[in-house]
Amino acid sequence: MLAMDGYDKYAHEPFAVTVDLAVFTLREGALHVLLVERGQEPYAGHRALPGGFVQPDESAETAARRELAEETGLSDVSGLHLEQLRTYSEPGRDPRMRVVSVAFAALLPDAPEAHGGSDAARADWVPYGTAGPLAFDHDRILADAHERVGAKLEYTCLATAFCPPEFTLGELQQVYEAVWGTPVDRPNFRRKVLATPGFVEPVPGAARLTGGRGKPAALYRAGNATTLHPPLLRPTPEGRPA
Amino acid sequence: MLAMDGYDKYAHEPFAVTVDLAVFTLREGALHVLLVERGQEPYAGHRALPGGFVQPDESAETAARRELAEETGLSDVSGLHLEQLRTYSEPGRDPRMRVVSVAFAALLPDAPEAHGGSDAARADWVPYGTAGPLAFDHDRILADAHERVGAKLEYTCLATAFCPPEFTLGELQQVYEAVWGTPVDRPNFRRKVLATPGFVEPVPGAARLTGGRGKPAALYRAGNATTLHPPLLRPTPEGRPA
DNA sequence: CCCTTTAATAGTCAGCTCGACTATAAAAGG
DNA sequence: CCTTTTATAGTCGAGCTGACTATTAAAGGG
Repeated sequence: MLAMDGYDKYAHEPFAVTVDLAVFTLREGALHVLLVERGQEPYAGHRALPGGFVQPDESAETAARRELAEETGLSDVSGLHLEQLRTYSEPGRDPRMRVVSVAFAALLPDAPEAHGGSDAARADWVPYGTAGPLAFDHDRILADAHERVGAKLEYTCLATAFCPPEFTLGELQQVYEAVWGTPVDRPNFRRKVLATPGFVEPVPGAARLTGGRGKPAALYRAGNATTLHPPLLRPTPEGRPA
Repeated sequence: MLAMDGYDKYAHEPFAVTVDLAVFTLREGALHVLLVERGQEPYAGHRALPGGFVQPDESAETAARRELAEETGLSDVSGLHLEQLRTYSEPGRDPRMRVVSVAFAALLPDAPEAHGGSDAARADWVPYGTAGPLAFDHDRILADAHERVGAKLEYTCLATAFCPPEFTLGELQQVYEAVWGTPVDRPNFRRKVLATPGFVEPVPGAARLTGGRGKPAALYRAGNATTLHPPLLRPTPEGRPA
């Protein structure tokens, strides 16, 4: 607290503060991440997480949401789930200068082809796990984000953030399977979801949706519950969970 | 990513980056927090979380551990649990300048009277909840830290970080009760702890500790497990968990 | 020296949840 | 019409949990 009491005493180079975004969505049942391609050194030609500098009048959260709108091309990102992950501040993480980056995870229901509009942001949806090594420490950030999202599916109702306003239980189950990378037993899944008050609520108009062959599925909307008690644990292949 | 590709193009004031620490310990069964008293404006006379600037060659984690050592007066803080909470970056959070603060939570087993050694750091252990309004946004940070620690007790073996190397199950239970603020059923608690492989392991020398009246309790050490599956949920007074 | 108090440890029992299934219903396609 | 496909319904036993009761081993006071 010495330094805190005497601001004029400290002598150090300033920090640049950025936000980095791990934006996830589901496309055809597979988890995808939004990545940009770097045109300049360092890491020219590598992919990277979208992000940018925090402006003087912004909080990191505000900057993250602004970047999210810019990179996805979506006009309204106000309802999207955006969550601070953690801050990466290793001295050598950017070879050019001292950059402290606040990382966020975001979830999108549908996947519009990115790099929308006129700005030069070139972002693409890439299936999770298929992008080569990313620039800077972005592999680590992305892995942390994936782990966080997977964990939050267990004890929150976050999964509906991946779904359109109306969805079937099968689609909701696909969210879990895509993020966790493991199959989920269908009858047990619907029992758990339907037994949790406020997780989903049926669309009353006896609505149903069809796109494939089988029996049409009932439609549901996201409820107002946020947490899951008890949690919906992902299957562990055996032994101690990580 | 525009700005990321052209560092020389950005023009903005630099940010100061600090760490703030919410350091918890148990004293006589009650949860305490380490707080410093501010001598200068703003918030002169208010208490605040210990913290300080991140130096140019440090990561936030390194800075946090350095501050932890300085403020507690402990010579060895390498084994202590230190965990990044989140980053607070609202533009107006410090009236003097633009400060982005990375918050950490730390857990101490015993509670040496702080402000040790010769340095001017004056830190005191204050029972949690009894300190008036804190400086800056530190009330919010402290509340977030408390919530995080309480949540992690549910699904990790973190509670042993509050205990000395050897402890009784009663002491371990006190950790849960102090952090959660609710009583815990003793037989059920020990059944759960003992049934979780790797949570605690008995000290083989039939050791026992006594300080009070009743039957002496067996001593245990922390095991090597880190997570709790299934979790040890804190009692909910009824209804939806927050 | 006994008896009360205090705290640790052991054990019981019903209810709930979960994983692993099997069975039925309702559509599409040939 | 029959097969395939997918949604939905139901069954059964194991395991965990919450709410208890009982026993054991010490300290302290009369």
